[in-house]
Amino acid sequence: MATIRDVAKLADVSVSTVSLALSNPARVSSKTLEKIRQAIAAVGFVADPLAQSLARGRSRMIGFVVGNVGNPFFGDIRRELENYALDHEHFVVVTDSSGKTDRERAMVEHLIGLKTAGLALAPSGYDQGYIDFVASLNVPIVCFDQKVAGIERDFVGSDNYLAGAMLTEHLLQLGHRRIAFITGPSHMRTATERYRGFAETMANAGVEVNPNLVVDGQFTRTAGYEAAMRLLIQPERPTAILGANNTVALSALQAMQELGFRCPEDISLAMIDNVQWSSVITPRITMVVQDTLALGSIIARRLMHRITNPQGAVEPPQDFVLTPKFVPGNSCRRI
Amino acid sequence: MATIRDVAKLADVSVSTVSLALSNPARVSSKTLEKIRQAIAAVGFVADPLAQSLARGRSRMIGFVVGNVGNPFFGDIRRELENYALDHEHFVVVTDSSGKTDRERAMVEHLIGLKTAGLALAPSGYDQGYIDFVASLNVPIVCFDQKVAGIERDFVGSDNYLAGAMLTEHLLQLGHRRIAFITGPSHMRTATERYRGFAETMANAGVEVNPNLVVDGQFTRTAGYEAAMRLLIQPERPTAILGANNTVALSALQAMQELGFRCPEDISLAMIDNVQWSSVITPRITMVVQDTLALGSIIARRLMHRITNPQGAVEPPQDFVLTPKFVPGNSCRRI
DNA sequence: TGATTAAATCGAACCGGTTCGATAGAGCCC
DNA sequence: GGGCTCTATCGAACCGGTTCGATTTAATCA
Repeated sequence: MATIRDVAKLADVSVSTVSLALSNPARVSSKTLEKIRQAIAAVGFVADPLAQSLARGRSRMIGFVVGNVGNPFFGDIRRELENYALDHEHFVVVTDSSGKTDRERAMVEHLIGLKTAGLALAPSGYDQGYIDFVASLNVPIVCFDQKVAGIERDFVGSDNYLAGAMLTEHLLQLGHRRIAFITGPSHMRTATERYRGFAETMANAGVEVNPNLVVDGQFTRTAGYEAAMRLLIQPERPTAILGANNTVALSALQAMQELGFRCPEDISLAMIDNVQWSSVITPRITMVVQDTLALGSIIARRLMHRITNPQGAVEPPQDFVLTPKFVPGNSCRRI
Repeated sequence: MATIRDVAKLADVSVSTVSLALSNPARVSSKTLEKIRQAIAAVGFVADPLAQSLARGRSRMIGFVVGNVGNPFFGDIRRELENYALDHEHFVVVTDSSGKTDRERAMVEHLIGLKTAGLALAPSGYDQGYIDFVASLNVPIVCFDQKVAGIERDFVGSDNYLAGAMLTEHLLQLGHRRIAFITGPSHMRTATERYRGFAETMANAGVEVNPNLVVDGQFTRTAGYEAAMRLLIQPERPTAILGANNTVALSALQAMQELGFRCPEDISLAMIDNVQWSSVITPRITMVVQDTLALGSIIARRLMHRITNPQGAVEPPQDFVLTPKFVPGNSCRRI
């Protein structure tokens, strides 16, 4: 590999001039610039990113930290970020914490060690230690998906209250009253907001919520399945189930199918967030989806803005909340 | 941030001794070691991975390069690799080429620039330029999924011929004769092998393949959908469709559903490779799946072996081919 | 006890860039 | 022509580690 010193020698200038020519060509005379250009081409010089990062104290990498890269929600956002970053000569390092807070922390520390230029973080933690940790990081960070109280960073997400309310209202309009809700972890804002949207919409309609019909699905497959089973074996069975995310809703569908319930004939189902191949799932689930492309785009722009603008670091954090979209299916019937 | 010089000063030893103590404690006297240990704890020293990589010429990162990290097949492999790498103090950098060869190449070049210790690569290219490029990389590489002729590297994959043959035989045994096959790109070994398994099994059974029933789905959703549509509008419609991968098979299911065909009553369907949530897709698709966990485990071990063993680099490349597994569903009926 | 050898530690060079103060020369003004 | 400013270039220090030959110290043996 050719180094900058090889270039300098061949062009008969000093190393620092070559470096300057690369970072700020305007400050080098045109004939020197030309000599350097030719020398670079002749020896096939490419700057070593590691050496640059070490010297600069900043790399051209962006860390992307989520709980599950397989989730198409995160996948869409990742793609947007990658495209935008690549256009701005940055490289996205994708990491997956499997939803575990300690692992996420380890990954973030790794990324910080790599002197990443910035972080796009879907936080999984929520306690004070975690919040302090995120606050201590001296790097541009854009958080998304999960709004964590106490983290003073840019945030990009969707109106989860609205998402829960929309589907609840839909089910109410179809005549449902015994509506079950499968929740997520109580420490996740997305989960509590979606539930609040459900509960308040029910209350506004004057419908009382049977506490037995609110079960905890933890946003996971196993807990969601179990929660759904508990719903289905009740004598006062719900006429509709609202899953607070894609995983618990589809777990409920699986439980229904296994026990022999038909959807929507026996029980209606609605969910928040899409999954891959939802179009071939029978019935097509009625859902509210987030505008992942827009979210990804905002995250990317906001992050690059903070990275590239010198004064970007001191701008106060800002929240971007998008409106989710209703996607009708045929999993909810009128009763 | 504390540096190694801070530690050296506090422990009253030279920088090189601290470095030695860190990399090879046995060669440092126990009392010096203790002094250094205390000094490290006192100043909170953590070695800068960037500086280490620059000095060593090798980092502790492993590059993972696939066409679609959202695909659960790659997701499982990624998880295995990450776990194993983490246990061996390596960090996996995940990149997604979106299936584009030029982008994959850019990502690999980036990773090489990062002086990654090794690469787990699901190659998407096939021409001579690409092969030469991969050959030119002076880093341990384990290729997987796609076996590319000419690339002399470790390879880990499944017996794709068998996968195609198993499902074909199954359909034949159920009485099907007009079996359609949706292929993948002809430059992909997985695609051609799966097709060969289909074609030879048909030939062995003395059943002639109608060329109109072999259509190209490119392993993509749009092409698969289009190919399926062309199958469905034929007067001599197939009684069964075999999709060479999950994407084209599910695209076919979608096409069938949209046109009003029932599966399996009107047309049977079988596919190679699983998808997330296949258990809630109606009907449950009969499929042959790869042992992703075993594949991931082998990839991880083989790669770490080459990375950590000094003589690992010169070992001749080896192929690991696993047997895929038949998973019965109810998408194939006896006729 | 002095010579020999092994173990422990050190110093300096190096990895490949960036950065900034210093210096030399060119151009301008009075 | 002397003083001044600007521009182009350079040298040296630095980022934070690793590596290896050299040197000092301790242990072994005749």
